[in-house]
Amino acid sequence: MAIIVDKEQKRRDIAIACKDVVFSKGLSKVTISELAKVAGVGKGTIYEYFCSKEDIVFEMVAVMLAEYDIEKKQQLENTTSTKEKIEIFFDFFYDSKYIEIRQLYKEFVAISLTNPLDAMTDFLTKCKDDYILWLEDIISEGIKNNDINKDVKDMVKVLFIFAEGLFIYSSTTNTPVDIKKELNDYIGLICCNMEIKK
Amino acid sequence: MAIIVDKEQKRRDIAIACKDVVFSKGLSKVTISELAKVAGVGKGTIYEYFCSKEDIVFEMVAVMLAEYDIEKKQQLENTTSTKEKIEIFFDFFYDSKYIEIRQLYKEFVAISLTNPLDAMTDFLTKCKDDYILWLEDIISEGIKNNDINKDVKDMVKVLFIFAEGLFIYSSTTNTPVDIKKELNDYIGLICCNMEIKK
Amino acid sequence: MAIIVDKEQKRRDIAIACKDVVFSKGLSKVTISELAKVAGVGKGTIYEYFCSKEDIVFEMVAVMLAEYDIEKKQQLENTTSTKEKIEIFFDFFYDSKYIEIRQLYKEFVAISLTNPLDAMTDFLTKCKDDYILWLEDIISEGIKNNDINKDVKDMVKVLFIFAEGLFIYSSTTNTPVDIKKELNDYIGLICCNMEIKK
Amino acid sequence: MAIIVDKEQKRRDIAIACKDVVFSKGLSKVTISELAKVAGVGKGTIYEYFCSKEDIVFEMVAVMLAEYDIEKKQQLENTTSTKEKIEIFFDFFYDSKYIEIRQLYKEFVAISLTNPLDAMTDFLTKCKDDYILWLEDIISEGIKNNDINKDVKDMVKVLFIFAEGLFIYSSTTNTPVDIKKELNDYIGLICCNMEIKK
DNA sequence: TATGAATGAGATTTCATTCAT
DNA sequence: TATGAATGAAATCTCATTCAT
Repeated sequence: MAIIVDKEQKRRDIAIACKDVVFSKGLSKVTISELAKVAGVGKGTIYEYFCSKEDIVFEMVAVMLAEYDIEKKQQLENTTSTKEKIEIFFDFFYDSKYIEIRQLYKEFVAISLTNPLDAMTDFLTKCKDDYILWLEDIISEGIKNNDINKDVKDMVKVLFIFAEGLFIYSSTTNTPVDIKKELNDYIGLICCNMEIKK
Repeated sequence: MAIIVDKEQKRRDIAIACKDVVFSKGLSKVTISELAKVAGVGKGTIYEYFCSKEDIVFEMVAVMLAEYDIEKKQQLENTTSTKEKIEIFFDFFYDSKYIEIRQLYKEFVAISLTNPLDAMTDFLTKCKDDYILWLEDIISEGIKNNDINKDVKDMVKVLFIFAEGLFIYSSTTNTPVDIKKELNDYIGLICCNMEIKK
Repeated sequence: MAIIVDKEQKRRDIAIACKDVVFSKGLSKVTISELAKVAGVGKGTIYEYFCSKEDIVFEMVAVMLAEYDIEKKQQLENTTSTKEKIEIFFDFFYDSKYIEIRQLYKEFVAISLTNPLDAMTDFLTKCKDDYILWLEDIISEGIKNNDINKDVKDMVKVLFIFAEGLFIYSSTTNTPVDIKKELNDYIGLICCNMEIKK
Repeated sequence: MAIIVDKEQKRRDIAIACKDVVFSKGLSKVTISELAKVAGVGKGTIYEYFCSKEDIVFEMVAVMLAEYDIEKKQQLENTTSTKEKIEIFFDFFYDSKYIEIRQLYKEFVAISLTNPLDAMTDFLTKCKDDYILWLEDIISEGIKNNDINKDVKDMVKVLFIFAEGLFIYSSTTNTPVDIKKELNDYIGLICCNMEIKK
């Protein structure tokens, strides 16, 4: 009988295998042949599971964000302080342990800006909407716990977008940016205005 | 008799000639052959003036931002209201008259994120630093005129980065974003907090 | 209980199932996947019964020629006129009812000219030798019945080869060839020279 | 200024350079990369001048037949005997010096039978029509010189087609065929019937 | 024995970049 | 300086054939 293959899983496996080389060389310096080799599959197999090189980045980002999400959820569950939760939430943009995913995310944003697949834009939209919901939960809870003034609720999306702006800004200029500090200042400022309880 | 060619000018001319097709099709869908044709020069000539396809985008953005700067400076000179000045400053990110340059700017950001030339990053850094200085001038003057509370000074860069974040966010998701409204709300919020004088 | 499969029969069945699509699209435009589908078997199964795509054409031609042979033998048995027999013999090359087999035969000849399997060449040789024997029988009988002058015996192979030449010629040029007429003229000419009795 | 290239000539040059390897390995065993290498050009260049591997064979055959034609014309001019002329005319099909071109011609016929380009069929048609005209000239002259009975005129095409039939027959069967002898016998027979003068 | 996923060779295409003129 | 033919690397695509199950 024929081999039954979990197409979704195999797509994931290939993407995971490709991560390192894309991270270290950059997408445009990596060839499909190379990706096939590091994934231990044939070139034809790559095109069975991906429609283009960009599609591989898509899957890589999807896989890594899924992992990231699980990690974040656990961290957030083990944290009670609203401020800490917010910091955990935003460490994607500066923590050194996420260098790889940030690198891939940059490739992903570049593709999204110029040659997006519909599925990519849909995915990215959903991710960001979800993250904003997360952040709203954190803030809501903070408000419920009287850590944060209820006026802040409207600032959630703004906060998220600012974080991403910081990331892009620091990634496209020579200007040195300490994203963590900037974010903390920003949050602090807002929190101050918003009367976070000491 | 040898024709004397102003290299800088010709580089500009070619870039300007290429603008429309890059705008309408996107850089990756346009070939050098096509660019050479619309610029009315040979393919080889392109490489006399540009080191790569990306370099053409660089020049295009440089030319358009230079024009944009002149336009903005005039507009700002003809405006006294601090709030209006801020709005004029940020209309790059939403005014329909700047659709083209925003489109090109997206290409430029995509290149900057993945395969930047040093000259591009330097240029982009300088541009943004300049714009932030502009904005600081606007804010400073607003403070001097007692339109704005002096605490806001530290918020200048933050404002700029938020604006860019909004732009990237709206460019990479399906989420409809009314950038103008968002910016105005944000500015309003800050101004409110910052006690902009009515 | 294990299913007992007659390998020879299954090979034939698959080939027969593939006939139509090869006829209508041409071998090189048909994929093994497609052949497997129309034959209602898996791609791997094809290779249980055939050593290559070409081998399928081989079987198809073998099956069709076997059917053709039976048909011809019956027709020849029901005919007494030598001239008619000769016409029946050659109608392979022009009768519209044999369009399909001629189409396949072209594929077969193309393979034989460039990448023949030994078995194919052996088969083709045997077929042609047999056909020439048939024709010799027809002619011999014609001679015995005093329909044909005995000198013609040496012309048998020539006649056959001329017929095939006509077929290839008409298949590879735009020149319109009425094969039936040409053959009849030729036979007539020879018969005339050869004093076919009226 | 740009290099001016004689496209027709370059197409010819590439085809000529590819001749040997196609002859020795057979078309299907040769890759485009290999052909590019032996022609000393890039793969991209191949596709500048040819639409497919088959198209290269087309040009190769065209070039070789052009050369062959010149050679034949010279030989025929230097010959007065009608019989010799006929022999010269047909030596394409058996003379050992034409092994290569016959090999290529086989590839060409195989393509013509299954996947012809219109240009190929047109070319082949024109070639054969021309050859038949040549042969008619030879025969006509033979008739004028009273070497050949005037009735033979109608046999010209038949003669040509028989020759090609012989070639295909001998190329697709194991049956050993001495094409030269067969042709001579055939011509002799016809000449005998046609009262070639001794 | 039957299968279709996997393979990988190779055709085809694309095109940024180079370079001879 | 200007040019476009040539290049060749790599993407994309196709698919006959293999092979693990």
